[in-house]
Amino acid sequence: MTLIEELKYRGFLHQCTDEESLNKKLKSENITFYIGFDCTAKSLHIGSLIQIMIMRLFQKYGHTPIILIGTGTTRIGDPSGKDETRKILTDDEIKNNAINLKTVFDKYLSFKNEENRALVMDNADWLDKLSYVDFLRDFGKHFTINKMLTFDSVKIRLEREQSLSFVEFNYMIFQAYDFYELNNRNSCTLQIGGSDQWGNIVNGVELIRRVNGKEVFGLTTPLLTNSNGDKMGKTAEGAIWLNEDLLSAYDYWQFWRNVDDRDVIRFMKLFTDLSKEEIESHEQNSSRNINDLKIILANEVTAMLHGVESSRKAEQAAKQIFENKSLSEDMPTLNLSNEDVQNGALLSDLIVQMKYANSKSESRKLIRGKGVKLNGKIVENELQLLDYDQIKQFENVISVGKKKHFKVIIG
RNA sequence: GGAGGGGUGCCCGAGUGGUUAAAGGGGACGGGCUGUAAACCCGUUAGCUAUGCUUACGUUGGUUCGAAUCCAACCCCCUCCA
Repeated sequence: MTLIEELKYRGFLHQCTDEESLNKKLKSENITFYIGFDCTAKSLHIGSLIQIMIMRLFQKYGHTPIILIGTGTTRIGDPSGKDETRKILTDDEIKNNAINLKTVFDKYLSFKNEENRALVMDNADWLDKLSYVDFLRDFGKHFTINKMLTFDSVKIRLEREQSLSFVEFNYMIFQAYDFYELNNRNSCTLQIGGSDQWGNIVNGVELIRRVNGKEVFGLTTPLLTNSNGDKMGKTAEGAIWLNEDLLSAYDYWQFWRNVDDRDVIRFMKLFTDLSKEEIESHEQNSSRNINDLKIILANEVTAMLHGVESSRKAEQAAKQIFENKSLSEDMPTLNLSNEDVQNGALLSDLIVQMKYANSKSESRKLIRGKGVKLNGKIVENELQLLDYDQIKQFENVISVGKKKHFKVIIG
């Protein structure tokens, strides 16, 4: 299989500026390509996983990935796919986010010594230095307002009569300029992004053609949605984060274990290293073994991010909890100090501490709605107290709903 | 700069002086059914030291026994005109 064929098979390909030429190029030489990541959150979530996986695939075929951290562009805010002005983050927030973001990539990409090791760059390195007048003279002339108004990201905002500030309007110019810089610095000839980035990417391709007279390529991946058509990555507890301090391996595993039936094969293609043959054989058994396939999916995806050991533990924990209906060593744990519980602890408080409810009112409402169990028994009293001895002597398991369980220990 | 329209809970959206913590829908969560799925049915959906209290309809003041609703100023958004 060629890279392009594999991309197609796995469902990574949405649009490409010139598929045929790119295909030829990819077959004959190793290229350098980039994907930009803005630092709008303290971690990447699975909304970005598709981008990470496509980088991984390109690298596997010998091409060199550049991870472009957008601390420069984040200061502006991308209007694409947004229907309102993004709130402006402080420079400190952006810096911190950038640091957190970077930690995830070495789980997926190789940074070792080989020829095509992944590079990390930051567009603040050139954007911060730009002089406004020079920039307008040299690059502004290549962008016409007429054209910019036709891009979806702009059009949608205008059609909906939502304001689009000049700052955001400039975002696409900077993104185009990023590509230009990377083309000069690293001979980067391909930019990849989500489908909402199409307009921005095309702009970069055109800028390089005009200024450098070179042909470069753009490629987009589909927007990741589940079978209900919802954007993926968000749940009530928040996004499905990739950083472990924000989402445990167990919860990450659970997310994949719980995907919609219709998504299992599609996600296997996108998010695992399983070969075409393996996936096809699973596909044939899917009607009978759909739950087993979900477990395979969860194992593969979790192992890649958190390691085989964590993934295995998550699977074991799930088995204990859901199949044997018993405790597991590896279920999430709430550690309390002696002082915390001298006078006992309210169940509703513990649920909040575990972040399985956002407020005490919420956890009390959950109890009222018979959604909370203590050691397998429905809790009737919303003011239920765990007294000191009980916490000290047993491992108490609190269940919120059917899927969220944790144990309470002093430690 | 002028004229008009608007800003309601996570989102959309009703509400023009009192039983309005605010209709309805969406989403989310909990329960039921199941397979830790989908669909469907039921419930919940501001906070708290909780049968009560506090905060809440752009912001700040005012009128009133009582305001999301009336008045004033301010901020923001949209449309048309200049």
